[in-house]
Amino acid sequence: MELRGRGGMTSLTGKERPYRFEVSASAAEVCKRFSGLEPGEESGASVSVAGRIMLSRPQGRYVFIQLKDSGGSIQLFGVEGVAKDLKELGRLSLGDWVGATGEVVRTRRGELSVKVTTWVLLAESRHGLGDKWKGVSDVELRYRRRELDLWVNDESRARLVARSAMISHLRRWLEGRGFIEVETPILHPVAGGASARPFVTHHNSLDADLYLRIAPELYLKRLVIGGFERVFEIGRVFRNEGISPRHNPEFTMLELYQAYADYRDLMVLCEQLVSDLAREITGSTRLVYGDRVLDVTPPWRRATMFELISEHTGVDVSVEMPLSELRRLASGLGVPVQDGWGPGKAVLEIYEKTTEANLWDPVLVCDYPKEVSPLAREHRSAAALAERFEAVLAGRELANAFSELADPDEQRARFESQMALRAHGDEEAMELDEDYLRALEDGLPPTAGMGIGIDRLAMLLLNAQSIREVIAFPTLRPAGGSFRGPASAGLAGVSGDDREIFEQ
RNA sequence: GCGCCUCUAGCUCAACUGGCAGAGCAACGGACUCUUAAUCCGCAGGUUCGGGGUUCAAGUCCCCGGAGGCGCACCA
Repeated sequence: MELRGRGGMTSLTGKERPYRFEVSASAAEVCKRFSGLEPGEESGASVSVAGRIMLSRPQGRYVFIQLKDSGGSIQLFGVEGVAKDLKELGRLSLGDWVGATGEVVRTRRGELSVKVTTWVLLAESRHGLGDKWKGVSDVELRYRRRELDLWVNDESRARLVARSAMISHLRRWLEGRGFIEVETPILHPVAGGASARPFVTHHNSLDADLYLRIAPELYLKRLVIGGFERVFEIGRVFRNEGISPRHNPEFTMLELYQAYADYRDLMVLCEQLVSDLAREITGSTRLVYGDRVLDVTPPWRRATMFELISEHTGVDVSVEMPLSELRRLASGLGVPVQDGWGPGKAVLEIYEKTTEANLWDPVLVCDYPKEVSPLAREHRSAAALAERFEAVLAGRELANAFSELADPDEQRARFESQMALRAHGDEEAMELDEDYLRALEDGLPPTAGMGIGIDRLAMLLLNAQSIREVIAFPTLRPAGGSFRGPASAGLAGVSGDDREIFEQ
């Protein structure tokens, strides 16, 4: 991108870049503390503020600058004879960072201001901030140069601030209920805990391929086996799949595990967690999402997958049906059933294609087929089902939870049938994890676990239609020229240890 | 991965059925003693996403490629 010429403009070139600036008050604090000041009145109090210049109006012997910091805006008021280097102050550019000290006054026209005595240029903006009225609205520019977007579009900044508050509350909420936060590996020798295709990476010294985790699930349950009765992790997981307004290849997942509990306990926990966060972040449990209202006030409806399919299609299905019968019903509903699918997968497919997207109000969809739930415990009253539920809000899955399968022999058998699916070309089927089986042999108490997509939750609470709006730097295709991958960085032909020389 | 749509100055956008690529803001030079998207005068700014084709003539029509948005598929 072309650099903006600075011409005769006040510049840092040839000057010493400041190492620090002592800020005595934020813009918001100044506004609050001096709100009672009358037009033309001078407070007698001196403050130092700092921020970015959003607007500048040099006018003869006066200079008016709108300075924005992380929480608000304040005007700098430069007056000839009072402000140091007034001419230079007026030549600062939109986007420059400046620190200024002076008396808090309200101008005759009523604008609360810092009447500058001294000031210092903290950093200069070589590219500017876009259109001063319309800012930057090009979606691609907003994501590729998010730092610019954050200055120019207040909603973008507000969303990320709210996301941070949401996660902060979430931590406190869980900690208040006896959960402790843990961190488990992101580099996995076996990508387990979910059905998804992983990213592959390589460790040079070990000369081993490793996977970026698709879920922290198995390690978290090993911590339960290790005696951590209530654990959670909030962390990034990676799935090598398509990108859409609801999918980012790396996303943030909450997983929690509670010993001595079953999936019914988590139903209560889930609806309380989401409704409490909604109240905390938006002030209400009646969310506005798009042009509709989503009422997350507990209790949420509980219904089995089979009841919901029946409601939405008028067709009664069951996992006990012969596969041929299920195929016939599925094709009647326009749902193709692939070879190699069992009845459970067929039922799940019918549910997902005909029913899930039509569920608006929160529903806890209960009792998934065991066949498609390889880590969930068999239902206590139906052998073909698992004690599993998903929380569906606004037609999308928000949470997935189950009573955990603790029997190592049963788990081995489930892994083996997954491996059989893999052998038949299902790349998302799970791999057998011997370390996990070995851990189960040391004894997992009755435990229930749940995963919640944090980005999806943020979308619901912050009324975002695209997942990218709640992620600071969403994954984009590398733009020509500005991206340097390993191959183009000149390291492609450099092997093993030699590479360290270049990367240090 | 497939389908539809979009891409013009730093930013936001114009340019009729193909007929000299423009404006506002930003930037640059200047004026201005309380501004609020200040105002005024002046100046400059382009590989119209890239490549090829049709045509006397292409921002505009056709083909190939790139990036983005939306939908589908996959998933959370």
